[in-house]
Amino acid sequence: MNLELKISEKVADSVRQIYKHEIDLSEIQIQRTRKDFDGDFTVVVFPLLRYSKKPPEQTAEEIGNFLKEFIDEIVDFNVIKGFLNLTISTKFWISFLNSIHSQEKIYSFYFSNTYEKIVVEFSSPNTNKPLHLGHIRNNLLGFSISRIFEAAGKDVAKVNLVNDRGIHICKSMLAWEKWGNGETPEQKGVKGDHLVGEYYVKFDQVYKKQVKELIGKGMAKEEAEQEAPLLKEARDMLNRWEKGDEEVVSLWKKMNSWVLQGFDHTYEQLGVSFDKEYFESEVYKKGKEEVFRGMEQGVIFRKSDGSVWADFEDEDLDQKLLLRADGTSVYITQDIGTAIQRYQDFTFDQHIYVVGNEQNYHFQILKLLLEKLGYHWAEHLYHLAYGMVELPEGKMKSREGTVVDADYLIKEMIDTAKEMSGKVGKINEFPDEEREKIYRQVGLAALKYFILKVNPKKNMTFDPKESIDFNGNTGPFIQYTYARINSLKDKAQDADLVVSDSVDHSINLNNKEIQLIKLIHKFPTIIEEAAHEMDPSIVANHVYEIAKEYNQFYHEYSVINADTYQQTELRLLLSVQVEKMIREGMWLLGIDLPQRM
RNA sequence: GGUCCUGUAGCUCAGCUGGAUAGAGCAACGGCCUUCUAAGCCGUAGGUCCCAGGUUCGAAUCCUGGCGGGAUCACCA
Repeated sequence: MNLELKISEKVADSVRQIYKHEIDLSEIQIQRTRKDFDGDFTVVVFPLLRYSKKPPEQTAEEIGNFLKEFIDEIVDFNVIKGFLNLTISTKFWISFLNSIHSQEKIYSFYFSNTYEKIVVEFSSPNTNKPLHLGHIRNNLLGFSISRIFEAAGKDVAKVNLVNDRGIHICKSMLAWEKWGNGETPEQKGVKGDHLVGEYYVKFDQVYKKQVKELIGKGMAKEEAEQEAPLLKEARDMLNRWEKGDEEVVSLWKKMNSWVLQGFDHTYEQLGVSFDKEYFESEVYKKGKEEVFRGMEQGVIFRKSDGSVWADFEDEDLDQKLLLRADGTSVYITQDIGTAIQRYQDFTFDQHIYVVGNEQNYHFQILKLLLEKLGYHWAEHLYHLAYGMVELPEGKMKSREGTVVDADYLIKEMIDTAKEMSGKVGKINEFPDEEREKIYRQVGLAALKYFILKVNPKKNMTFDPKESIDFNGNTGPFIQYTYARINSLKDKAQDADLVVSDSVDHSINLNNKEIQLIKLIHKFPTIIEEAAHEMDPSIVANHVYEIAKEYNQFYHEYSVINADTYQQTELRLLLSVQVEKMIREGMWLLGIDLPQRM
């Protein structure tokens, strides 16, 4: 079924038969022939010279003859230095097209369900401020990688862990209580997350002022930061919260619900969703219990001031705080609890955390800590660390307000799509409802593709003013290609042409056609690789490649009025398969496609 | 300072487990709308793949050492 594998095996056979040597498949290199040479696949024979003990050209020639004799699909070969270029029969390519045509999905041809359970945690917002550009990268990545796993036959659960408790939450609560005069999102006409975010900023402003005053009175900076009255109040609030103080809890409930409502709206805009939501407020106690259990086991210890620590000096790492001296829990404490809860809920084979790379150390520790506590499955935790999104001026700082707000950015993208579309002028006559939908789809495609086409582990810079394009290697370009094929299908229908179930094998293919078929043929391998590397950019770049190739093809050859009827049939079938690949690829990226644009 | 990530065209990025002459888009310049959607297509120009060693038939890719950028090492999350 997989032609490359078949060739590899036959190369191994040839070495065995001609040179009398056993050889491992991993020693054989098959790659796609470069565009400027004749052929479809290339066997690199240099590594085989030690078996043949002959010059590269002669070795390639001998293996080439062997392959041509024993593999029906190979019709010809040529040798350039140590490169054996194989030409595959058009019959093979056309039957490949015919066979995927009957498949609902191209990749289902390739993968079978492994029933491997994978939990993907992403988003993980804090309920003290709205989502920003960094979260967008997180959400898009998490959502896309979940779909890629799904396509590769895994059983995926998408989960969100809402950081709804902790000192940072108390900060915005306290500020609202002090200076909010009871205002609500409805009253003010703003989204709940934005309202709460304003008070988080307010807290920080007043806090900084207080610290400054204390320093002015001669206090050291570190001490001032700890002694500022506002922070003390926030700490007190956290303590009361953990003790279940009714007043604090009801304020917390009220403000949390505002924020969560705001988040739901943003998620809907982004088109991401979850199978299950976890709230830290519901699992942090479990983490605390684990810490106490670890103390009994002697893997965790308490210092004289009452704070609780784990020691990783044997692993060349530091000691890590697990509970503060006042008994309240910190970030990692809650993560212990959630991990255990997750395993109870899903018995996963693998658990992926989509979290920024600034937390590498945290996840390293978390894994070690769970192992110390005796959880064998800790080795299946994987931190998918992505790079920061930076602005031209540098890093985004939420407390300083230098962030690109998610809702604002989304709106901006849709508006720009509208403006661009107006200039192009093709859809001005469409019904309002459809137009608005297209603006949304195009604007979001531009944003999503822009972010997903970059390798996740790399930092990326984002210039809000000019970063996102609608031309070239972009989401809208791929959408455009898709819309073109769609209208082509309509035109074909008008001309009473139907997509044939089985195109004649004897027809000749031109280079562009073969290129396109090869790109489709490679698609499942691309998904496999993307799943393995956990990298949607591999999919994005491949989909772009086929869209680009198709546009060139489209420009050069007519589909409906091809020279012969068989050519028309073939090109129509090919177009429909390209369309299918674009649809599947964009689905993997979480990008919608308009029928026309 | 320790650990991790990263360095490819003016800018944003590809480049598969080492393979043939280094690839796109944007920006610049020049063409192409009476022909299936010009959000397109064609062309020109643009490179010390950070530097130096090493491994070998072959290195942007692997190893070592530098240099530059980022992250992290908190009783923040």
